[in-house]
Amino acid sequence: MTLRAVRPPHETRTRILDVAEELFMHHGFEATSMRMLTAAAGVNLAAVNYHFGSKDALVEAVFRRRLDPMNAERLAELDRLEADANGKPLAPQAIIRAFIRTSLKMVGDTRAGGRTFVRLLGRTYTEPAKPIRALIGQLYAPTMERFKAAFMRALPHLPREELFWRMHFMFGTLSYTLAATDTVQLIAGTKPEDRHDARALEERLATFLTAGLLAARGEHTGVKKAA
Amino acid sequence: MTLRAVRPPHETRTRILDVAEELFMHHGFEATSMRMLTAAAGVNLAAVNYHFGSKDALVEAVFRRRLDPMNAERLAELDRLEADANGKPLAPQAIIRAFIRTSLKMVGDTRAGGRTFVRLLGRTYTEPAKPIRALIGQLYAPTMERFKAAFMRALPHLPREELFWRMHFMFGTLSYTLAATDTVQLIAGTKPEDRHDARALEERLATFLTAGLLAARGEHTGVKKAA
DNA sequence: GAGCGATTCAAACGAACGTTTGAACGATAT
DNA sequence: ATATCGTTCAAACGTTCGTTTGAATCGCTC
Repeated sequence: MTLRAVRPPHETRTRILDVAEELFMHHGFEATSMRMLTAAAGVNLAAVNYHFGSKDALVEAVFRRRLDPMNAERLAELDRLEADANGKPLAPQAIIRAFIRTSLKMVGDTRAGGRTFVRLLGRTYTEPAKPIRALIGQLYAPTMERFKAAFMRALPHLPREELFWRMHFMFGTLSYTLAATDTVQLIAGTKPEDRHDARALEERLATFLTAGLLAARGEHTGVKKAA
Repeated sequence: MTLRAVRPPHETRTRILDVAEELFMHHGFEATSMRMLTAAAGVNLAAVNYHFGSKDALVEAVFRRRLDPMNAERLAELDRLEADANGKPLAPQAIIRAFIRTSLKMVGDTRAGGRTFVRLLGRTYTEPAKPIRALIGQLYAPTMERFKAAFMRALPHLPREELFWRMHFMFGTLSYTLAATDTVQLIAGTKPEDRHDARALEERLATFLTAGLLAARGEHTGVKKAA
């Protein structure tokens, strides 16, 4: 038996994906040129077109590589929760945690590129380019439907339309938190090292989101409290 | 007295700003070329460089035109609330509404370009380009400090670090809601016409954000509720 | 109506973009 | 060793980018 697979079979491919993730995160898709990308990866300029076909196809590959396993993990966790519940509806916060934990786990993971990716992902929900948004929407659709169903079972008395909006808000909070870390620091005060602590961040986010999701309408209206 | 100012003195400037707002929103900054911009505005290709100096300066002008009055309006509303309160701390939701109302008012405003701008603004918080982020941060800083102070007075018992995070979350929810409307529609179900109703959106957001801001730590932990 | 500053215009600038090409290379199987 | 297949390489392709140029045009004052 000769020494096979000592040199990784897809080393160039992988290196391109890693560098693309990093550069897309820091400069965006358009501002990242093939020349700076291939130079940073230490591969030939033509390598991207050879391995992926085009720059757009590379963008898609960058997302698929991580998003497919991420969604699978989320759904697996939801499956586990529902199996344990024996047909009973789940606690809302348990559903929330199942959703956010996968993302937050990657935030703390400074070694692998997961942290870079999840921040890239957070920003991409507001990406202007249509094909990218369509891709993200398509990759997320099945997961979203499952979580929507879980929330509807957990909160049968919340009007559906209100639930959809609150899911929208929750998703927005998560996305922004992922994307904006280390970028805009509009509210000064949060300690940088804190931002990488996935466990603490999950607690903060779960508390905030659960309260928002379960909010009673008209509560704390707070107008005309003065004097 | 001859007829003066019948032809607006800065018509070209204004038309460029309006079209830029629109195109930046739909295609992003990089993907919007000077040629498509000037063609859509019906002005000469060189007009942007003549009136603004460069494309980057145009981007800055687009933000300054609307963001300065927006922040002034927010601060004025906060001033009014604090004057009415006679030195007493404000109700948290009143502060929240003072902040979000200015943005939401523009969402409903389909006639003027305000709606376009506020969506552009929402997306720009996660913009990769450093100079743009720096500009936004700089334009927002004084407003943010004022609102931070108001929240600290309203919630003296909430640890400051927790408050900063919750402000971060609230800001994220608002940004995402502004930006993602009409873009990614991950959670199906929200009626399109509803998304333009500023009044209803303010109610939904204020309810959600207030609950999140006032959430008790460890509430609704929701783990191990099953069986 | 001549003169003038502000604005518009068509044309061109060099640089950078994504992609393609065809030859060279390396390992494997015949 | 020779042929083969997947991969890498330097070079060039045509296009589009943001910006600049210098002449033409406009509205105004003297």
